[in-house]
Amino acid sequence: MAAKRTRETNDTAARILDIGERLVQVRGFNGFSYADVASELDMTKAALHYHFPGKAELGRALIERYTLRFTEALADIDERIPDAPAKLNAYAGLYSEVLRGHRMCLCGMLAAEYQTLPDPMRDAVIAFIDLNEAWVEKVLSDGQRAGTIALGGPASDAARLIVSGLEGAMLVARPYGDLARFDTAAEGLLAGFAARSEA
Amino acid sequence: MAAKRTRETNDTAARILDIGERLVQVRGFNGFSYADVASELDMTKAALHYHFPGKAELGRALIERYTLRFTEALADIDERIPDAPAKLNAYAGLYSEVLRGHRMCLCGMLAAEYQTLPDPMRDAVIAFIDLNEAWVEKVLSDGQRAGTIALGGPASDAARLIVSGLEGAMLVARPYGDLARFDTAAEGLLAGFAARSEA
DNA sequence: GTCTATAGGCAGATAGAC
DNA sequence: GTCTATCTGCCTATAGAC
Repeated sequence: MAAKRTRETNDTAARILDIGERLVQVRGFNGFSYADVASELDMTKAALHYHFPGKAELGRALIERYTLRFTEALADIDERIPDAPAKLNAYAGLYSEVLRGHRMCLCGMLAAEYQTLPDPMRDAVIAFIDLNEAWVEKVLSDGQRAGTIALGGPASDAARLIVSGLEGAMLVARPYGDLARFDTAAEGLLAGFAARSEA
Repeated sequence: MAAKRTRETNDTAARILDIGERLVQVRGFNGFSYADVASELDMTKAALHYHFPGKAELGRALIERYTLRFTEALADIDERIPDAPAKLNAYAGLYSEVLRGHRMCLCGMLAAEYQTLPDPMRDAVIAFIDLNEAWVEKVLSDGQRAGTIALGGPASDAARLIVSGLEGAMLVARPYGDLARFDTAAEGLLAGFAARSEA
């Protein structure tokens, strides 16, 4: 069953999602078509419709898989790293990796296109942001208790500032094709929450 | 001539730009069409092509007018407000006003769609961001000399953090339709640069 | 599961009358 | 300046054969 699951994961549906994900992150949901995906897979558009009946369903599946993968990455950080400031650095590192692939955060891109998205996709975008803010908020609260994080207000406000700040740093860095732009902004953003003993 | 200019300003080309601007800020450059603009003006698509030969030219004109208006707003802030922290608050207020109209910053939206834009539009987007960063950097430098701004690094890095932070705060606040989300994030972002005597 | 074929619509754009 | 008419091409999507 584990083997079966692995095989399925590498199957057509997953390959469609891989390509669709990249296209949305690079060109936006309104900037790619079934034809783009099909040509990369050397398949016809009709075959895609067998796996995902319409673009809206493909879009929703894209966000759900992305959210799942992000959730796993956050759990991995929680496992490996005890220190709150280091957790935040690792969190920013997730964004930096995405940018290294010349991609925008999937849900940051979709946030821009929000008004044109079908409802199921809208809900999934909101869920992704909520998830991120909740995780960062917990890291900040824990860090505050441990004395490694210093906050001047509610942890929820700080979490929102961090999430939106990282999204904005990606948004602006990408046109310049300049990774250092993102890294410097992320550093400056997170520095504001380090207790004095931290670097 | 002043009268003539005023009349021209309210003429068809300007009305096309008004509608196009709103459509790009709400739906994105890839999320609207000539047909959308034409129907709002009760005109035909063909008439639009008389004023702007193609969508790329319309897009470029959109950014250039937006940049010009922003430049004037920055000059106005410089005239009215001497204090650096107050200037930054007024700057954030410009973004807040845009968001109040349920719009994204024009160039923030276009930054997301950057990879799909024609070259002339790309250049204009970069010019807009450069302009903003340069203005904020000067405000920060002046404030630092006056003792009202405290920086832990280069003013240029801080300026980039502020511009991208405000863009990100807009990007994330819009799906929630929550103005307070933006205002709180902007406040938190700018608080990091106030000298201790400031609120 | 993937194909061919095609429907039906909308995109950006042009020609030419008025 | 604005219109009607039209072109070409791409879009999402479906039917039905294999």
